[in-house]
Amino acid sequence: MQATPQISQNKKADSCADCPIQHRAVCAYCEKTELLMLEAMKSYKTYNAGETIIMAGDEMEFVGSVVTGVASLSQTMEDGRRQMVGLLLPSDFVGRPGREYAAFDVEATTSVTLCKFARRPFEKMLEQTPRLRERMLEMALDELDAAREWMLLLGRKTAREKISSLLMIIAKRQNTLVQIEQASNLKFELSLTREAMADYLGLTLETVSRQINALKKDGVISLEKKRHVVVKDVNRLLNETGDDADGGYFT
Amino acid sequence: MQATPQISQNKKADSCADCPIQHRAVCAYCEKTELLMLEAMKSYKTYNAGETIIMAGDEMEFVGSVVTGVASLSQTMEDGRRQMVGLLLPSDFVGRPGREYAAFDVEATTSVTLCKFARRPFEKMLEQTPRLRERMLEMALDELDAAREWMLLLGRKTAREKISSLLMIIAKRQNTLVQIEQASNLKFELSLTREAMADYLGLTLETVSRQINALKKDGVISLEKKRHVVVKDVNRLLNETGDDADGGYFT
DNA sequence: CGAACGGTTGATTTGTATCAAGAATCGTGG
DNA sequence: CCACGATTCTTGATACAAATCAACCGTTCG
Repeated sequence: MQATPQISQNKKADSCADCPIQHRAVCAYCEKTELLMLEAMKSYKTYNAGETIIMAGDEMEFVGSVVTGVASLSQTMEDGRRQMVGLLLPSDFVGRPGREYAAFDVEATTSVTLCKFARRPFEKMLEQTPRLRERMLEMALDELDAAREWMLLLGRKTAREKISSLLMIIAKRQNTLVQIEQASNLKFELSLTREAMADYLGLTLETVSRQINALKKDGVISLEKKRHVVVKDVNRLLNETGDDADGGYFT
Repeated sequence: MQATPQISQNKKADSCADCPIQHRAVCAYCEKTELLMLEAMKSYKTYNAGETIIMAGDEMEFVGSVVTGVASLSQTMEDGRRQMVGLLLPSDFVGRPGREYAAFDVEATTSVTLCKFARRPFEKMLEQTPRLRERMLEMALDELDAAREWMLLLGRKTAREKISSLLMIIAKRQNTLVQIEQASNLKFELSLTREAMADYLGLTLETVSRQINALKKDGVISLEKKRHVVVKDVNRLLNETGDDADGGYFT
């Protein structure tokens, strides 16, 4: 939680043509001329793991897209109880256009590179660019669906189901569908600490630890290096999530 | 859960000019000519309390707005565990444009009147009408915020805090801000059963009953007729929610 | 009237939090 | 490269909030 040794880096932006998230980010539907406008107003910044990107209540000077890394969106109560309300992966959007003050904390979970746009110019362009708004709407609706899935998890799932669901979600996002469906041996890097998982799942970190080790003991997963998970049997893990059939994981 | 005696009613639509939700619904920003197009494709339907409006997995033939009444959006697990993921009040939108099959159950909590649009024509108009898309985006972002607030509630709040939060939310929506801020005696109709509240809050109905009666015993609220709540001291209730200061209730 | 529904209340169980200690891992500087 | 302190993670004992199981009450309505 202390000041990190390295300093987060500002960088002149690369061309949108080389952007790794160009097909999934807010700008996905933009035409060349529109991309040129965005290029003129964008800049990259890299944050170190653990660094705070935005604090709730801060004035929102920028919005942007996650280019690489994992960031988290969370809320904290006065007495310190914390709940993560979003996991921001590459191509996810940060910030709400039209909002002056941040409603949630945004933190870099791993090292994170953002493609930032000054808020005002971006808002103005959003007004004038149907393609941008269209993608924005799509993304907002997708996030809303994800949030609602998460509400079921938080409200009704057991600790073991919560952990299993989280593992499936991360596995799904880090591997292609094909790999998941065939593979009976699926590996991935778990870039969250036990505490971050607890904040996401509405549990304590002790419970997270116990449940992960229970899944390991039961042969559903195995661990290499604490944060590196090997799923021995994907269908077994899927059953543990409490979701029916494919639980939408393969849709 | 059985067929209700009365039959839900289809009705030729009223003019948009007389619509009680015209300033808050998806169509809020539409111009006269656009409203005329919507008028041509809309129809009203009234559902009885308890009736299912849409079942998860159904083909979505329509989208629409809640005109009067309260509906709920919820998810059910195979073993019957249920979680409400949205409370639909007048002006709220039902359905996701671009989606063919419903992802959630929609049920009438009270008697509900919907202003329905056939999905395809509506989607087509959405593509061609920036004002409609703009309002849609705003509403989706607002819902996303609400969903994230709810995630904090589900993941981290105690039963008592959950109940208090729900009461505040309903009080806030059924009364004007002015009334809330001044009034030291705030009344409202609680249109949810204990079971529906439990589904919303991620609790059992017994816990809901106990906590409501605890708040009553502690003099925070009093009850007339089980579903009619009188808040004796709004600030007292606000403190019980666990949210800081005004908790965004007055913003 | 009697069944069905919504609500209350009590006794008991249980899953997860809390408190506490220690082990493993990581990063840093000597 | 090793030693250190600091994180991160594990594991155990205990406490507690809410779930579960169960009985009962009041309304409503056919």
